[in-house]
Amino acid sequence: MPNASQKPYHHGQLREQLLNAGELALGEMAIEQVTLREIARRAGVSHAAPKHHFPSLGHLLAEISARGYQRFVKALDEAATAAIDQQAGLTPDQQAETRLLAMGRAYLRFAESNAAAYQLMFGQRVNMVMTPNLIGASYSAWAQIVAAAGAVVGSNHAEAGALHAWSCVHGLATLKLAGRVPPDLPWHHIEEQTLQMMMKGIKP
Amino acid sequence: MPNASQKPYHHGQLREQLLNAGELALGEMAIEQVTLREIARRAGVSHAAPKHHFPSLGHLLAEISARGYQRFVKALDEAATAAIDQQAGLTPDQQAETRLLAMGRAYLRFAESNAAAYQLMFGQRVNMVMTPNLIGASYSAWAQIVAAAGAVVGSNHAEAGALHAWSCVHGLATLKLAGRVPPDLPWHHIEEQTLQMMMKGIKP
DNA sequence: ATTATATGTTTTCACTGTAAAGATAGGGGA
DNA sequence: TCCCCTATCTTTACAGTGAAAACATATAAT
Repeated sequence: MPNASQKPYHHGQLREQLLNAGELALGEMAIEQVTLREIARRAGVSHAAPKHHFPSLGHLLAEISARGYQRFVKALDEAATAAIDQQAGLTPDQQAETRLLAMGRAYLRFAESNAAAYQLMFGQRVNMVMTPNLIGASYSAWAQIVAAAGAVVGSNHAEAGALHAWSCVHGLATLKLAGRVPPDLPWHHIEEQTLQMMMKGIKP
Repeated sequence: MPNASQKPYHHGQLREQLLNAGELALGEMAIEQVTLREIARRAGVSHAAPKHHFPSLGHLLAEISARGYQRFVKALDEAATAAIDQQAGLTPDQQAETRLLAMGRAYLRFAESNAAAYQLMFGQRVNMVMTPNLIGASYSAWAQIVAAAGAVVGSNHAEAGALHAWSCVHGLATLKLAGRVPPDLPWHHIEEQTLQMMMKGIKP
Protein backbone atom coordinates (compact mmCIF):
# COMPACT_ATOMS: atom_id res chain seq x y z
CA MET A 1 0.00 0.00 0.00
CA PRO A 2 1.61 3.22 -1.18
CA ASN A 3 2.19 5.91 1.38
CA ALA A 4 0.27 8.98 0.25
CA SER A 5 3.03 11.34 1.34
CA GLN A 6 5.60 9.85 -1.02
CA LYS A 7 5.37 9.23 -4.71
CA PRO A 8 4.27 5.73 -5.61
CA TYR A 9 6.68 3.41 -7.29
CA HIS A 10 4.40 3.08 -10.25
CA HIS A 11 3.67 6.32 -11.93
CA GLY A 12 0.45 5.41 -13.66
CA GLN A 13 0.39 8.05 -16.38
CA LEU A 14 4.00 8.15 -17.35
CA ARG A 15 3.54 7.95 -21.08
CA GLU A 16 1.28 10.97 -21.09
CA GLN A 17 3.47 12.80 -18.61
CA LEU A 18 6.59 12.22 -20.71
CA LEU A 19 4.92 13.75 -23.73
CA ASN A 20 3.78 16.73 -21.72
CA ALA A 21 7.20 17.16 -20.16
CA GLY A 22 8.77 16.97 -23.59
CA GLU A 23 6.47 19.63 -25.00
CA LEU A 24 7.07 21.81 -21.97
CA ALA A 25 10.81 21.43 -22.37
CA LEU A 26 10.58 22.33 -26.05
CA GLY A 27 8.92 25.55 -25.02
CA GLU A 28 11.60 26.48 -22.53
CA MET A 29 14.91 25.36 -23.93
CA ALA A 30 16.75 24.89 -27.20
CA ILE A 31 16.00 21.74 -29.12
CA GLU A 32 19.40 20.19 -28.50
CA GLN A 33 18.87 20.50 -24.77
CA VAL A 34 15.70 18.45 -24.93
CA THR A 35 17.29 15.10 -24.20
CA LEU A 36 15.84 11.84 -23.04
CA ARG A 37 17.28 12.32 -19.59
CA GLU A 38 16.01 15.86 -19.36
CA ILE A 39 12.48 14.77 -20.18
CA ALA A 40 12.67 11.94 -17.66
CA ARG A 41 14.03 14.39 -15.09
CA ARG A 42 11.08 16.70 -15.65
CA ALA A 43 8.66 13.81 -15.30
CA GLY A 44 10.33 12.97 -11.99
CA VAL A 45 11.41 9.55 -13.11
CA SER A 46 14.63 7.70 -13.80
CA HIS A 47 16.20 8.09 -17.21
CA ALA A 48 15.53 4.46 -18.08
CA ALA A 49 11.84 4.58 -17.30
CA PRO A 50 10.78 5.93 -20.71
CA LYS A 51 12.04 2.75 -22.33
CA HIS A 52 8.88 0.97 -21.25
CA HIS A 53 6.73 3.47 -23.13
CA PHE A 54 8.97 4.46 -26.04
CA PRO A 55 11.56 2.17 -27.60
CA SER A 56 13.98 5.07 -28.07
CA LEU A 57 14.29 8.80 -27.81
CA GLY A 58 13.47 8.96 -31.49
CA HIS A 59 10.08 7.40 -30.89
CA LEU A 60 9.32 9.79 -28.07
CA LEU A 61 10.32 12.76 -30.18
CA ALA A 62 8.26 11.39 -33.04
CA GLU A 63 5.16 11.35 -30.87
CA ILE A 64 5.84 14.88 -29.65
CA SER A 65 6.39 15.95 -33.25
CA ALA A 66 3.12 14.32 -34.30
CA ARG A 67 1.33 16.30 -31.61
CA GLY A 68 3.02 19.38 -32.93
CA TYR A 69 1.60 18.67 -36.37
CA GLN A 70 -1.85 18.32 -34.88
CA ARG A 71 -1.59 21.68 -33.15
CA PHE A 72 -0.16 23.08 -36.37
CA VAL A 73 -3.05 21.86 -38.51
CA LYS A 74 -5.52 23.13 -35.97
CA ALA A 75 -3.90 26.56 -35.79
CA LEU A 76 -3.86 26.97 -39.56
CA ASP A 77 -7.41 25.78 -39.93
CA GLU A 78 -8.74 28.07 -37.23
CA ALA A 79 -6.90 31.03 -38.68
CA ALA A 80 -8.29 30.32 -42.13
CA THR A 81 -11.91 29.98 -41.06
CA ALA A 82 -11.63 33.01 -38.79
CA ALA A 83 -10.36 35.04 -41.73
CA ILE A 84 -13.24 34.22 -44.04
CA ASP A 85 -15.78 34.57 -41.26
CA GLN A 86 -14.48 38.05 -40.64
CA GLN A 87 -15.03 39.20 -44.21
CA ALA A 88 -18.50 38.51 -45.49
CA GLY A 89 -19.52 38.59 -49.13
CA LEU A 90 -16.37 37.28 -50.78
CA THR A 91 -16.35 35.47 -54.07
CA PRO A 92 -15.11 31.87 -53.93
CA ASP A 93 -11.82 32.95 -55.49
CA GLN A 94 -11.38 35.68 -52.92
CA GLN A 95 -12.24 33.24 -50.16
CA ALA A 96 -9.60 30.84 -51.38
CA GLU A 97 -6.97 33.57 -51.43
CA THR A 98 -8.00 34.86 -48.04
CA ARG A 99 -7.75 31.37 -46.61
CA LEU A 100 -4.30 30.76 -48.04
CA LEU A 101 -3.00 34.10 -46.83
CA ALA A 102 -4.40 33.56 -43.36
CA MET A 103 -2.79 30.16 -43.24
CA GLY A 104 0.51 31.68 -44.28
CA ARG A 105 0.33 34.19 -41.43
CA ALA A 106 -0.63 31.46 -39.00
CA TYR A 107 2.26 29.37 -40.29
CA LEU A 108 4.79 32.09 -39.57
CA ARG A 109 3.22 32.79 -36.20
CA PHE A 110 3.35 29.11 -35.29
CA ALA A 111 6.99 28.82 -36.29
CA GLU A 112 7.90 31.85 -34.21
CA SER A 113 5.98 31.01 -31.05
CA ASN A 114 6.82 27.31 -31.19
CA ALA A 115 10.37 27.63 -32.42
CA ALA A 116 11.80 24.47 -30.92
CA ALA A 117 8.77 22.36 -31.77
CA TYR A 118 8.88 23.72 -35.31
CA GLN A 119 12.49 22.76 -35.66
CA LEU A 120 11.69 19.33 -34.32
CA MET A 121 8.90 18.93 -36.86
CA PHE A 122 10.63 20.26 -39.94
CA GLY A 123 14.29 19.97 -39.15
CA GLN A 124 16.22 16.77 -39.52
CA ARG A 125 17.18 15.40 -36.16
CA VAL A 126 19.18 12.24 -36.45
CA ASN A 127 17.35 10.51 -33.63
CA MET A 128 13.93 11.07 -35.11
CA VAL A 129 12.07 7.93 -36.09
CA MET A 130 9.39 8.17 -38.75
CA THR A 131 6.64 6.34 -36.90
CA PRO A 132 3.32 5.71 -38.68
CA ASN A 133 1.69 8.19 -36.35
CA LEU A 134 4.17 10.91 -37.29
CA ILE A 135 3.86 10.16 -40.98
CA GLY A 136 0.09 10.43 -40.73
CA ALA A 137 0.15 13.69 -38.82
CA SER A 138 2.68 15.24 -41.18
CA TYR A 139 0.69 14.07 -44.17
CA SER A 140 -2.49 15.70 -42.92
CA ALA A 141 -0.59 18.99 -42.72
CA TRP A 142 0.53 18.53 -46.30
CA ALA A 143 -3.00 17.63 -47.40
CA GLN A 144 -4.32 20.74 -45.71
CA ILE A 145 -1.93 23.00 -47.59
CA VAL A 146 -2.55 21.22 -50.87
CA ALA A 147 -6.29 21.76 -50.45
CA ALA A 148 -5.89 25.44 -49.66
CA ALA A 149 -3.48 26.01 -52.52
CA GLY A 150 -5.58 23.97 -54.90
CA ALA A 151 -8.55 26.24 -54.24
CA VAL A 152 -6.44 29.12 -55.52
CA VAL A 153 -4.55 27.61 -58.44
CA GLY A 154 -6.88 24.84 -59.53
CA SER A 155 -6.64 21.19 -58.64
CA ASN A 156 -4.27 20.27 -61.50
CA HIS A 157 -1.58 22.51 -60.07
CA ALA A 158 -2.50 22.04 -56.43
CA GLU A 159 0.63 20.18 -55.42
CA ALA A 160 3.03 22.46 -57.24
CA GLY A 161 1.30 25.51 -55.83
CA ALA A 162 1.24 24.03 -52.34
CA LEU A 163 4.89 23.17 -52.52
CA HIS A 164 5.78 26.68 -53.58
CA ALA A 165 3.62 28.29 -50.92
CA TRP A 166 5.13 25.99 -48.34
CA SER A 167 8.64 26.71 -49.59
CA CYS A 168 8.09 30.44 -49.25
CA VAL A 169 6.84 30.44 -45.67
CA HIS A 170 9.06 27.58 -44.57
CA GLY A 171 12.11 29.22 -46.07
CA LEU A 172 11.32 32.53 -44.45
CA ALA A 173 10.60 30.91 -41.11
CA THR A 174 13.81 28.91 -41.04
CA LEU A 175 15.91 31.82 -42.22
CA LYS A 176 14.39 33.86 -39.40
CA LEU A 177 14.97 31.14 -36.82
CA ALA A 178 18.55 30.75 -37.98
CA GLY A 179 19.07 34.49 -37.57
CA ARG A 180 19.74 34.97 -41.26
CA VAL A 181 17.21 37.76 -41.73
CA PRO A 182 18.92 41.16 -41.50
CA PRO A 183 17.66 42.76 -38.28
CA ASP A 184 17.18 46.16 -39.91
CA LEU A 185 14.31 44.89 -42.01
CA PRO A 186 10.89 45.51 -40.43
CA TRP A 187 9.74 41.98 -39.73
CA HIS A 188 6.00 42.43 -39.87
CA HIS A 189 6.31 44.19 -43.19
CA ILE A 190 8.56 41.48 -44.51
CA GLU A 191 6.02 38.84 -43.60
CA GLU A 192 3.25 40.56 -45.51
CA GLN A 193 5.44 41.23 -48.52
CA THR A 194 6.55 37.64 -48.69
CA LEU A 195 2.98 36.41 -48.52
CA GLN A 196 1.95 38.81 -51.26
CA MET A 197 4.82 37.69 -53.48
CA MET A 198 4.00 34.09 -52.78
CA MET A 199 0.41 34.64 -53.81
CA LYS A 200 1.41 36.57 -56.90
CA GLY A 201 3.76 33.77 -57.86
CA ILE A 202 1.28 30.95 -57.68
CA LYS A 203 -1.76 32.65 -59.14
CA PRO A 204 -2.55 31.49 -62.68
CA MET B 1 65.28 14.01 -35.17
CA PRO B 2 62.09 12.35 -36.33
CA ASN B 3 62.31 8.89 -37.75
CA ALA B 4 61.02 9.05 -41.30
CA SER B 5 59.22 5.73 -41.01
CA GLN B 6 56.93 6.95 -38.22
CA LYS B 7 54.76 10.01 -38.04
CA PRO B 8 56.40 12.99 -36.38
CA TYR B 9 55.14 14.21 -33.06
CA HIS B 10 54.35 17.57 -34.55
CA HIS B 11 51.94 17.44 -37.39
CA GLY B 12 52.87 20.70 -39.02
CA GLN B 13 49.71 21.40 -40.97
CA LEU B 14 47.12 20.26 -38.52
CA ARG B 15 44.85 23.26 -38.78
CA GLU B 16 44.53 22.86 -42.53
CA GLN B 17 44.23 19.11 -42.24
CA LEU B 18 41.44 19.38 -39.70
CA LEU B 19 39.44 21.60 -42.00
CA ASN B 20 39.98 19.22 -44.90
CA ALA B 21 39.09 16.22 -42.79
CA GLY B 22 35.95 18.02 -41.63
CA GLU B 23 34.87 18.82 -45.16
CA LEU B 24 35.61 15.28 -46.24
CA ALA B 25 33.57 13.93 -43.36
CA LEU B 26 30.68 16.23 -44.23
CA GLY B 27 30.67 14.72 -47.70
CA GLU B 28 30.58 11.16 -46.44
CA MET B 29 28.42 11.06 -43.32
CA ALA B 30 25.41 12.72 -41.75
CA ILE B 31 26.02 16.04 -40.07
CA GLU B 32 25.46 14.71 -36.56
CA GLN B 33 28.18 12.15 -37.08
CA VAL B 34 30.73 14.83 -37.85
CA THR B 35 32.06 15.17 -34.33
CA LEU B 36 35.23 16.69 -33.00
CA ARG B 37 36.64 13.29 -32.25
CA GLU B 38 35.71 11.98 -35.68
CA ILE B 39 37.52 14.83 -37.38
CA ALA B 40 40.55 14.34 -35.17
CA ARG B 41 40.45 10.64 -35.92
CA ARG B 42 40.46 11.34 -39.65
CA ALA B 43 43.37 13.71 -39.25
CA GLY B 44 45.22 10.94 -37.42
CA VAL B 45 45.56 12.91 -34.25
CA SER B 46 44.32 12.76 -30.66
CA HIS B 47 40.92 14.22 -29.93
CA ALA B 48 42.42 16.99 -27.82
CA ALA B 49 44.84 18.18 -30.46
CA PRO B 50 42.36 20.45 -32.26
CA LYS B 51 42.12 22.59 -29.14
CA HIS B 52 45.40 24.28 -30.04
CA HIS B 53 43.98 25.41 -33.37
CA PHE B 54 40.29 25.88 -32.58
CA PRO B 55 38.96 26.84 -29.15
CA SER B 56 35.98 24.55 -29.54
CA LEU B 57 34.16 22.36 -32.01
CA GLY B 58 31.94 25.33 -32.76
CA HIS B 59 34.89 27.34 -33.98
CA LEU B 60 36.09 24.50 -36.17
CA LEU B 61 32.64 24.05 -37.65
CA ALA B 62 32.39 27.79 -38.14
CA GLU B 63 35.52 27.78 -40.25
CA ILE B 64 34.29 24.83 -42.28
CA SER B 65 30.99 26.62 -42.71
CA ALA B 66 32.75 29.78 -43.84
CA ARG B 67 34.58 27.78 -46.47
CA GLY B 68 31.26 26.37 -47.52
CA TYR B 69 29.95 29.90 -48.03
CA GLN B 70 32.95 30.72 -50.17
CA ARG B 71 32.36 27.69 -52.38
CA PHE B 72 28.68 28.63 -52.41
CA VAL B 73 29.30 32.19 -53.57
CA LYS B 74 31.72 30.99 -56.20
CA ALA B 75 29.29 28.37 -57.53
CA LEU B 76 26.44 30.87 -57.81
CA ASP B 77 28.61 33.48 -59.45
CA GLU B 78 30.04 31.09 -62.00
CA ALA B 79 26.60 29.77 -62.85
CA ALA B 80 25.28 33.30 -63.32
CA THR B 81 28.05 34.48 -65.59
CA ALA B 82 27.98 31.23 -67.57
CA ALA B 83 24.25 31.73 -68.14
CA ILE B 84 24.53 35.23 -69.56
CA ASP B 85 27.60 34.32 -71.59
CA GLN B 86 25.63 31.53 -73.19
CA GLN B 87 22.84 33.80 -74.40
CA ALA B 88 24.08 36.80 -76.32
CA GLY B 89 22.02 39.86 -77.09
CA LEU B 90 19.91 40.10 -73.97
CA THR B 91 18.50 43.36 -72.66
CA PRO B 92 19.75 44.39 -69.21
CA ASP B 93 16.44 43.33 -67.68
CA GLN B 94 16.64 39.95 -69.33
CA GLN B 95 20.23 39.60 -68.21
CA ALA B 96 19.21 40.30 -64.63
CA GLU B 97 16.47 37.71 -64.74
CA THR B 98 18.72 35.18 -66.40
CA ARG B 99 21.33 35.73 -63.71
CA LEU B 100 18.86 35.31 -60.86
CA LEU B 101 17.35 32.17 -62.36
CA ALA B 102 20.78 30.67 -62.95
CA MET B 103 21.72 31.44 -59.37
CA GLY B 104 18.56 29.78 -58.17
CA ARG B 105 19.37 26.62 -60.08
CA ALA B 106 22.92 26.69 -58.79
CA TYR B 107 21.58 27.18 -55.27
CA LEU B 108 19.42 24.08 -55.45
CA ARG B 109 22.23 22.10 -57.03
CA PHE B 110 24.62 23.17 -54.29
CA ALA B 111 22.18 22.21 -51.56
CA GLU B 112 21.66 18.81 -53.08
CA SER B 113 25.26 17.90 -53.80
CA ASN B 114 26.58 19.38 -50.55
CA ALA B 115 23.73 18.34 -48.31
CA ALA B 116 25.59 18.09 -45.04
CA ALA B 117 27.63 21.24 -45.65
CA TYR B 118 24.43 23.06 -46.59
CA GLN B 119 22.77 21.99 -43.37
CA LEU B 120 25.82 23.11 -41.46
CA MET B 121 25.71 26.51 -43.13
CA PHE B 122 22.00 27.18 -42.92
CA GLY B 123 20.81 24.94 -40.15
CA GLN B 124 21.05 25.79 -36.51
CA ARG B 125 23.61 23.61 -34.83
CA VAL B 126 23.91 24.39 -31.18
CA ASN B 127 27.68 24.15 -31.16
CA MET B 128 28.15 26.63 -33.98
CA VAL B 129 29.98 29.80 -33.05
CA MET B 130 29.41 32.92 -35.12
CA THR B 131 33.03 33.84 -35.69
CA PRO B 132 33.84 37.05 -37.56
CA ASN B 133 35.08 34.99 -40.48
CA LEU B 134 31.81 33.09 -40.70
CA ILE B 135 29.77 36.27 -40.42
CA GLY B 136 31.78 37.82 -43.21
CA ALA B 137 31.47 34.82 -45.50
CA SER B 138 27.76 34.51 -44.86
CA TYR B 139 27.28 38.21 -45.43
CA SER B 140 28.98 38.10 -48.80
CA ALA B 141 26.54 35.40 -49.83
CA TRP B 142 23.67 37.64 -48.73
CA ALA B 143 25.15 40.62 -50.56
CA GLN B 144 25.49 38.55 -53.71
CA ILE B 145 21.81 37.60 -53.66
CA VAL B 146 20.74 41.15 -52.84
CA ALA B 147 22.69 42.44 -55.82
CA ALA B 148 21.20 39.88 -58.19
CA ALA B 149 17.68 40.44 -56.92
CA GLY B 150 18.12 44.20 -56.92
CA ALA B 151 18.98 44.09 -60.62
CA VAL B 152 15.58 42.56 -61.21
CA VAL B 153 13.30 44.43 -58.82
CA GLY B 154 15.13 47.74 -58.45
CA SER B 155 17.44 48.75 -55.69
CA ASN B 156 14.69 50.06 -53.38
CA HIS B 157 13.20 46.61 -53.10
CA ALA B 158 16.43 44.70 -53.40
CA GLU B 159 16.45 43.33 -49.88
CA ALA B 160 12.81 42.30 -49.83
CA GLY B 161 13.17 40.68 -53.22
CA ALA B 162 16.36 38.94 -52.19
CA LEU B 163 14.78 37.65 -49.02
CA HIS B 164 11.85 36.26 -50.92
CA ALA B 165 14.00 34.67 -53.58
CA TRP B 166 16.15 33.18 -50.87
CA SER B 167 13.14 31.96 -48.95
CA CYS B 168 11.79 30.18 -52.00
CA VAL B 169 14.93 28.25 -52.86
CA HIS B 170 15.97 27.73 -49.26
CA GLY B 171 12.54 26.49 -48.32
CA LEU B 172 12.41 24.12 -51.25
CA ALA B 173 15.93 22.86 -50.58
CA THR B 174 15.32 22.19 -46.89
CA LEU B 175 11.96 20.56 -47.53
CA LYS B 176 13.69 18.31 -50.03
CA LEU B 177 16.54 17.50 -47.67
CA ALA B 178 14.07 16.73 -44.90
CA GLY B 179 12.25 14.35 -47.21
CA ARG B 180 9.08 16.41 -47.13
CA VAL B 181 8.68 16.68 -50.90
CA PRO B 182 6.28 14.01 -52.16
CA PRO B 183 8.35 11.56 -54.16
CA ASP B 184 5.79 11.29 -56.93
CA LEU B 185 6.43 14.86 -58.04
CA PRO B 186 8.99 15.13 -60.86
CA TRP B 187 11.83 16.93 -59.11
CA HIS B 188 13.45 18.67 -62.05
CA HIS B 189 10.09 20.03 -63.13
CA ILE B 190 9.34 21.18 -59.58
CA GLU B 191 12.62 23.07 -59.47
CA GLU B 192 11.84 24.99 -62.63
CA GLN B 193 8.28 25.73 -61.61
CA THR B 194 9.39 27.04 -58.25
CA LEU B 195 11.96 29.30 -59.86
CA GLN B 196 9.38 30.60 -62.29
CA MET B 197 6.91 31.32 -59.50
CA MET B 198 9.62 32.98 -57.48
CA MET B 199 10.48 35.24 -60.38
CA LYS B 200 6.84 36.02 -61.08
CA GLY B 201 6.35 36.90 -57.44
CA ILE B 202 9.17 39.38 -57.13
CA LYS B 203 8.87 41.10 -60.49
CA PRO B 204 7.40 44.60 -60.19
C1' DA C 1 73.24 25.24 -24.70
C1' DT C 2 69.42 26.41 -22.27
C1' DT C 3 65.04 28.04 -21.90
C1' DA C 4 60.42 29.30 -23.62
C1' DT C 5 56.67 28.39 -26.46
C1' DA C 6 53.88 25.91 -29.61
C1' DT C 7 51.77 21.76 -30.39
C1' DG C 8 51.06 17.33 -29.48
C1' DT C 9 49.08 13.13 -25.95
C1' DT C 10 46.89 11.23 -21.91
C1' DT C 11 43.70 11.46 -18.43
C1' DT C 12 39.61 13.04 -16.32
C1' DC C 13 34.93 14.93 -15.92
C1' DA C 14 30.10 15.63 -16.84
C1' DC C 15 26.95 14.61 -20.07
C1' DT C 16 24.36 11.73 -23.65
C1' DG C 17 21.37 7.21 -25.38
C1' DT C 18 20.98 2.44 -24.84
C1' DA C 19 20.97 -2.02 -22.56
C1' DA C 20 20.83 -5.28 -18.82
C1' DA C 21 19.86 -6.61 -14.25
C1' DG C 22 17.45 -5.80 -9.85
C1' DA C 23 13.20 -3.93 -7.23
C1' DT C 24 8.30 -3.28 -6.59
C1' DA C 25 3.57 -3.24 -7.32
C1' DG C 26 -0.75 -5.05 -9.14
C1' DG C 27 -3.63 -8.75 -11.27
C1' DG C 28 -5.12 -13.58 -12.25
C1' DG C 29 -5.57 -18.12 -11.04
C1' DA C 30 -4.97 -22.06 -7.50
C1' DT D 1 -5.81 -16.38 0.85
C1' DC D 2 -1.61 -17.33 -1.28
C1' DC D 3 1.52 -17.43 -5.10
C1' DC D 4 3.36 -16.36 -9.29
C1' DC D 5 3.54 -13.62 -13.48
C1' DT D 6 3.95 -9.47 -15.76
C1' DA D 7 4.28 -4.56 -16.28
C1' DT D 8 6.66 -0.77 -14.75
C1' DC D 9 10.28 1.65 -12.50
C1' DT D 10 15.36 2.02 -10.54
C1' DT D 11 20.10 1.02 -10.53
C1' DT D 12 24.10 0.06 -12.78
C1' DA D 13 27.04 -0.25 -16.67
C1' DC D 14 28.92 0.92 -21.26
C1' DA D 15 30.36 3.34 -25.34
C1' DG D 16 30.04 7.62 -27.10
C1' DT D 17 30.44 13.00 -26.90
C1' DG D 18 32.93 18.03 -25.87
C1' DA D 19 35.78 20.24 -22.77
C1' DA D 20 39.50 20.94 -19.49
C1' DA D 21 43.73 19.93 -17.12
C1' DA D 22 48.13 17.79 -16.64
C1' DC D 23 51.89 16.02 -19.04
C1' DA D 24 55.37 15.27 -23.18
C1' DT D 25 58.00 16.75 -27.01
C1' DA D 26 59.77 19.29 -30.74
C1' DT D 27 60.80 23.77 -32.56
C1' DA D 28 62.32 28.59 -31.84
C1' DA D 29 64.57 32.25 -29.30
C1' DT D 30 67.92 33.86 -26.41
